[in-house]
Amino acid sequence: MTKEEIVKEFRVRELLEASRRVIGKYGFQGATIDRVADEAKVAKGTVYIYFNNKDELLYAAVIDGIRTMLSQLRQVIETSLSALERLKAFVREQFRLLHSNQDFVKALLLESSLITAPPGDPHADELRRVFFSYLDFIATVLRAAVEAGDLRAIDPQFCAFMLDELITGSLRRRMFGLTSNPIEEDAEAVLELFLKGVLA
Amino acid sequence: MTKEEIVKEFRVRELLEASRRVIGKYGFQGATIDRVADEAKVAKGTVYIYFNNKDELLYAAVIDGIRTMLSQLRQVIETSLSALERLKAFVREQFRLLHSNQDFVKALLLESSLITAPPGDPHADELRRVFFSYLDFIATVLRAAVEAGDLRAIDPQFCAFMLDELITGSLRRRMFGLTSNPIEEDAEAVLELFLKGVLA
Amino acid sequence: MTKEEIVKEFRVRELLEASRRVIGKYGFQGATIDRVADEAKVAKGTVYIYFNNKDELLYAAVIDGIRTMLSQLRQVIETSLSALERLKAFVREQFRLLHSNQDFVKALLLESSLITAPPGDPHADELRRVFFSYLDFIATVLRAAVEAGDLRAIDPQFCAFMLDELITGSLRRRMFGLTSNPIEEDAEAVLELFLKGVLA
Amino acid sequence: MTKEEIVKEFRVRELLEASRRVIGKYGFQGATIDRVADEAKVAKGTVYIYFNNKDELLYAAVIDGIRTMLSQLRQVIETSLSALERLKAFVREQFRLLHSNQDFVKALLLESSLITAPPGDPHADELRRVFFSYLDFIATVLRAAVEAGDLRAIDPQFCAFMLDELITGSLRRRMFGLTSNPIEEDAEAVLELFLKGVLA
DNA sequence: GATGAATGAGCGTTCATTCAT
DNA sequence: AATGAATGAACGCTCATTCAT
Repeated sequence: MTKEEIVKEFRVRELLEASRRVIGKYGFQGATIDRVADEAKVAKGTVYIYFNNKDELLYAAVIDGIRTMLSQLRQVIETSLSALERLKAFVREQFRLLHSNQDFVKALLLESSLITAPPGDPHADELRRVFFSYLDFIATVLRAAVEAGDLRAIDPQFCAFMLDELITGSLRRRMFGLTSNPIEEDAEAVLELFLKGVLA
Repeated sequence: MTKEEIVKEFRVRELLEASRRVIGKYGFQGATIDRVADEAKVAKGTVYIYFNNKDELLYAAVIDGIRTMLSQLRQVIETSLSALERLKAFVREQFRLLHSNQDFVKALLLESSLITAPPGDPHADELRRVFFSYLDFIATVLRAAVEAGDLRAIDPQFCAFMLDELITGSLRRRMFGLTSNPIEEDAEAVLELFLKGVLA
Repeated sequence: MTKEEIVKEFRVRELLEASRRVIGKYGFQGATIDRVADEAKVAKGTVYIYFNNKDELLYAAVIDGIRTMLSQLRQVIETSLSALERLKAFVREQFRLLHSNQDFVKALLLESSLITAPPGDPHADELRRVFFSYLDFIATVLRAAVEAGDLRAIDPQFCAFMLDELITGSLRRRMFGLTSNPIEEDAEAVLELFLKGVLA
Repeated sequence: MTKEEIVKEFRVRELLEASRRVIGKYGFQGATIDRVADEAKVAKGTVYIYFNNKDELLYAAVIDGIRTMLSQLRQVIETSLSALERLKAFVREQFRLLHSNQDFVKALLLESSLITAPPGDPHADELRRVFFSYLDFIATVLRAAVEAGDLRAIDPQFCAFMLDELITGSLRRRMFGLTSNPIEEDAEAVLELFLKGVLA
């Protein structure tokens, strides 16, 4: 890797991180090029050397952010536990991760619009791909647990999505001020609901 | 009601509906006064005869949209069924309602940010109130079912929120193109997951 | 005079008075057709039945206001006093008049721009004519005093203008908060300065 | 001073001068950002690089314009003449100065409203401060002349204001087309009136 | 490559004026 | 004649994007 490439990579990472901090502070709406450049301690024009336009920058920042969280997730989970235990570990870890990336995730949860740009838009497509790989990750764990006989014969894809919704949903609930429990309790509550349902 | 009042109400409704169509097409961010005026086939200035500013218009459009759906919900559900049956009816009906309001609901689902505007903002507060009354509606049904012995001793508030997340979540899933089942099947799948969980 | 003419005259006067009240409350800038119509308890469109446009209305209001004050002035002054006494009476009366028409006059003093619209503009021309007739009024008194030997051989036109400036100037001074004396004292101070100058 | 600072100062001056030209042409009311930008041959957005908003720009233009005239005044006057001679020199110089800044001063004379914005507004407060420092300047000369025994025991503050009114007043008179004398004659006429009054 | 001044399209909002009723 | 809803030009301001240095 040439010296220029190293500088370039450094700048890109810097800009992506700055973008996420800005998104965390001001939301997607408030994420202006000016603020990102400021946060990255770079001139406004510099941003356009590394990214073609604002959209590209913000999508990249989001995708990169999710990718990073995802790889952290994998590291924690890919142990030699049973599938059911891995599922529980996933939920608990995901709660912690999302909680620790608070501001940025908060913005993500509030403006999922990013995810639904018209299919065909290359940025949105990549974002979807990342999200789907995350879902696959959950689905795989679920499938293993089904095969191990721990879970009923459910649709792993569907349940993976629903599990994610329960997790992010309980974070949204927290944001609305509807609870102030320690997150660990939320994690357990989500797990219990997901595993046992509500029937008597 | 005088003739002027009728015209006024007509225009207001027209503008609210136009707003919802625009929100459906372009999202909240893309909802400009120009577009709403165009959609309502009215001059830009006319909007300001009926609404003090953009915020008021858009919030009114959203709140009115939600209120309408909510009252339709209540009409369908408030029968003499058992609590558990009412719960099932609610889920099925909610799926149908949300599905039929497609574009607008789609935008709503994607930008929960509306709901998290700084508490104190009167519009956001009213929006929250409407949303909470919807949650209460679900929680009440759940509580009744618990008291009837049909459900375990769960936290009705928490489970109401989670049930809503499962419903809206499975619509989001549909938006991602992750399924093309008839919605009725989604409704049943959500119900089953919510009621029985995934454990074997 | 037909009945319609009476109504018309009534409406016109009403609108002129309302305009002056609005100008007094909000200044020229803040004098909108909406506010005038409100103040006159008339619909906005009605204003355009009696006046071709905003400019015409406001000019008419100002001119009429000045004319009224002027005729009040004349009534008080046109007595059988000596020229010098009439001059003093004029200054004292003018102070009282302007002070009692406070808000409207205040606005006039602050935005004399009205008076300097491009010569040729018929409204501005009429306004100037009224103003000049006021100056003539003063100049005539001055000329009489000169002829009576009470004043030096001054230029009556010039001194009339200057006397008016001293009077309105000391009201401006009051508006800046530079004095809070009773106006009567200001009147005497202006008179003394105008009559005797400042030389030892 | 770096090169950028020079350019910046240049632009700022350019914009202030353009503002004054626009004010001169169209009055304060007619001074729009568009016109100033046009006059300065700059895009609308550029104005906002150097000034936070319209108010700031226009106030700065006015205050700067007055300050410049004031410092020119001081330079000319602060000689070793007697107080009375300084007073005369001031009047003559002020006439010349105001006359040479024609259009802008014209606008100023016509819209004293600027000076009466609600106390508390920082811009208006500064403008008032500049104006008051101008009045103080005159008052000081007057006081010295009183102490030197050249003038009667007058109120210097009051007479300073009145003298200013006589000067600006005679320029207003000129604007009305009431005279076409050389300004020098006006200066002498004002001086004579102010010093000796009109009494025989 | 890096800068940041400059641009100008676009936004929300106001308000004089028109016109169908 | 009287109304007031409707219009649309114009304004102040923001911000993504460009480009000369």
